Amino acid sequence: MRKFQSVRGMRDILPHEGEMWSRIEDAAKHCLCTFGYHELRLPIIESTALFERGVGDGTDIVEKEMFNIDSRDGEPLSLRPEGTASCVRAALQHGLAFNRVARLWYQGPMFRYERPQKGRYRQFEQIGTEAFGISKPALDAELIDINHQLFTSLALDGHITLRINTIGSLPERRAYTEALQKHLDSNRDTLDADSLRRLQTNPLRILDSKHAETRKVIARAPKMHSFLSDDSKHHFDQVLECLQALSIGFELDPYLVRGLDYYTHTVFEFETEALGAQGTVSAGGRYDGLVETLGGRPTPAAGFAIGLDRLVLLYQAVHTETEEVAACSNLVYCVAADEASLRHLMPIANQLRRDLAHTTVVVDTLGGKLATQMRRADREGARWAIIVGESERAEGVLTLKPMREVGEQARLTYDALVLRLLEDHG
RNA sequence: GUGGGCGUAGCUCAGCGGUAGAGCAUGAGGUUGUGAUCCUUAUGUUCGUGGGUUCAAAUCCCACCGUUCACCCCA
Repeated sequence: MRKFQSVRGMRDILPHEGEMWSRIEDAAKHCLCTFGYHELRLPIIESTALFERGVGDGTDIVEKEMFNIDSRDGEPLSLRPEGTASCVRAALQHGLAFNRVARLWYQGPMFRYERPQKGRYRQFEQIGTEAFGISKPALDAELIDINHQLFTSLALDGHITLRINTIGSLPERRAYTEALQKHLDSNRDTLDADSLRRLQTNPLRILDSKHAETRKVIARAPKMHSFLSDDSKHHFDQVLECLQALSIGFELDPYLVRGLDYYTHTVFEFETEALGAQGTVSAGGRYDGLVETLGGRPTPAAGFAIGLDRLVLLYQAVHTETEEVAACSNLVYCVAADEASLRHLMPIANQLRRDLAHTTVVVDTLGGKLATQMRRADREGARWAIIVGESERAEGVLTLKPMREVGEQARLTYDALVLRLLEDHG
């Protein structure tokens, strides 16, 4: 008999982690909502051409990391490797950003065929945000601010640093790329193999190479700054001024570039040391040319994506052994001494669930000796046990026993029991 | 795609040439309707898969698969 297991790079989120995911997702949704962003739900499958055009067909993501699928009718389809292209497509298709501002967010799984490692899975979850129709630098700052607020609300701000850079407008970036390519090419004998390869495919990416020899060549390379127009410089300066006004610390990194083709002007990355090699928790920037590239009218746009898997990983790393059993603190475990009492108890449990909003009511459906059921109540982390047997039924009461604190058990009417529990945990 | 580490009970691991162990977890007991401790006892391992060497392999060799970390890539 074959034993099945999850496909390489795909993983299960188990119950104890699931609760943490929910908490973090809720925090993120709340944060986005308070900034006036609206939720969008996007399909996981899109036309392959959308990503070739949007992300760029020279990028590693499109070139060798896409999950392509057979569509039966011949159109090449892909599991989305990122969300921005889809979001722009949807905005165009439904006129969401036509002559107006749109602030949007979405969440969901993305797929990239990479070698899995810590913080990098073939299916991973992102929360992405895209804002259309605002060319002002204040928007760039707002996007960063959203991240900052979220990380602060999760008490992670001390563990994440913001790196920021500008890569100028599309023509400026092209001019710079050319100059950089020239410089690197004349030093090609000192470059490492990977950088040599990227010299053709994506020269900008060489800027953040970790290779020591390559770094020396880069140090002598022309700087992006000298290729920027006054407008571009001004835009970036204003972004930074906004950040200062918001008291958001940042680190200027002239070598910060993004791997996707569509970025222009401001690019930023929130990074942590706590996750090893995959330390980027959130990243984004401006992409003023993308809407046009995908067939829309010229529309300024900017956004970012948070890697939820990494955010959860970081949260676990930082908030170790904290609120352990907190989730179960309002658990009431119902125990019946015999079958008839069990049938008597089940509708009462339902009534409790209606009357006590913040309480979890579990009925022991396994039965058995009372001692056994009480042991299960304890192991489930119950705060209270409710016990019903023949005598309780006869008297029309329920026995309520505290499991976590000292105190006597009491035989109470339903109403008295509800009052007692309300007073304890609402 | 490249390199290193690791794969033995549900979990954490020991064993490293003579046909499998511990701790935790789980089940049942320790009399009559009450948990955590304690005691007794039970369940559970085709030692990742497939080859090879050997009288004999969880133990040595090879391949594959998985996993993990790093390169790379990026959220």
